[in-house]
Amino acid sequence: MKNDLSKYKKTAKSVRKNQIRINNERRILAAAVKIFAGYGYQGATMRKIAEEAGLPKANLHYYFQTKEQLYRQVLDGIFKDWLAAANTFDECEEPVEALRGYIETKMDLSRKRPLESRIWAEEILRGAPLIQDQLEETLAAWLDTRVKRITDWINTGTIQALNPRILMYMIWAVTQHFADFESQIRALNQQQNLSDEQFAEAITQVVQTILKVIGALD
Amino acid sequence: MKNDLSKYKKTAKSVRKNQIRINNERRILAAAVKIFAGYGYQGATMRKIAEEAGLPKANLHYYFQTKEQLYRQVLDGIFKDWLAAANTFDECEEPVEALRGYIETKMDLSRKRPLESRIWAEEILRGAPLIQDQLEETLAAWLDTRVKRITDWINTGTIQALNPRILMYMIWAVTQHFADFESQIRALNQQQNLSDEQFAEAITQVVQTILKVIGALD
DNA sequence: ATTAATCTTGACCGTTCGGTCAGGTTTATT
DNA sequence: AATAAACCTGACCGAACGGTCAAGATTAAT
Repeated sequence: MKNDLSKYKKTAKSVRKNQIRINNERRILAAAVKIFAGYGYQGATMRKIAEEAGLPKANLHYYFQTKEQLYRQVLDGIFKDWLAAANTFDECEEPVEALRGYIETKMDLSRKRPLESRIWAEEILRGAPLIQDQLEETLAAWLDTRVKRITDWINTGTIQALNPRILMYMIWAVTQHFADFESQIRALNQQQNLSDEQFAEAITQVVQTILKVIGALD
Repeated sequence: MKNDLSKYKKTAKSVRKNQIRINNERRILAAAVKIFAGYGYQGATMRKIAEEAGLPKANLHYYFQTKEQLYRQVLDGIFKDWLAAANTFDECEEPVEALRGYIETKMDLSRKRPLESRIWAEEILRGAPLIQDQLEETLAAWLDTRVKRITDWINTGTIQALNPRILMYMIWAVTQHFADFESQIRALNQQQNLSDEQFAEAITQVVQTILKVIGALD
């Protein structure tokens, strides 16, 4: 029942990678996320990542040839998550529910996976040297499509007129702020991270703010 | 006419530092801002800063003993700018003009001094290792005072009820986004930085958004 | 004019970095 | 059981890092 490719020696590995490889790559990637988020690309060292993963440094280079390649794979994973979250924007026809759903998803992501958000932020901060192509192609295309949807809403009078791009920038800025500036928010909150209740209140207020500016709550 | 301190040998230098020192410190600090913003703390090297300043590396260590001390002085300068801008919040009694003025000042700062904003952002991203004390003391005190003002506005019915802290977080997030994520915005704007007109539109829309959520435009 | 203070700089140092590699071990295939 | 493929890792390498220093040049004070 195996497919024709079975005549090739490496098929079993290509289709279903060796479990050892799967496990170790996952361990290394998880450790890399922690270290890259905590120290930045330059501040992160292969030695620290190896320690976090519980593996000798040379072993990292067996699975990922260079530090940059490891970093690229981390970024790829983050970009996929980003796009997956982004698609919640399309799940609803109505602007109110589309925006509410998108904002809630982005806020959830900031709450549950702040490390990834911080790696992304640092990459952009440094001028996006490695992901500029993805920004200019995939992300720009995604944004264009959503800008068209918002423009339609404006033209049909469903929401108030405003610049759709700036609207999206504001949503990104605010939602990601809760991950990227977590240490500042903590310092301003009696050295405590936001509680679940405080974070829920933040979600509500961000949603309210965006819904008000599109004139949906008048 | 010189004051009594003239009897001390070093007075002239203490009061009015040697012009050579003033000039070189300024040159080095300006170069440091560029390099720290472009590469991050770890990615910045004393050699790069020296090249940017047009001085030999050893000369940097004559004026600033260590890389960390140089970085600290850069951060201090940024914090002072930040506080100066922050005080525009108090220039108006009315919430509408106070918030509008504050947002416009912060947006201006993002437009004219994006490098400083990015250095600040990276420091927070890394967990604010060097400025945590300032955040917990100076910044927290500043925020507490403004939260009280906003709370008064709410209690007197001047503005709608909302969480004042989250309001400030949103303002910081959005205004600083235009500096910190400049490279992302450029990639989404046909590889062009926002024009003056586009940036002016952004200011207007951000102001509108905040004024709407406090119920000032109903 | 002399002295003291400040400033300048090439050469150098110990450490740590990303990355390599040979040779051994384990796992999969036949 | 034998062979091959995949995996593991201590030891090592050249480069680049932050920082030092001695000795000379310039500027300021008397």
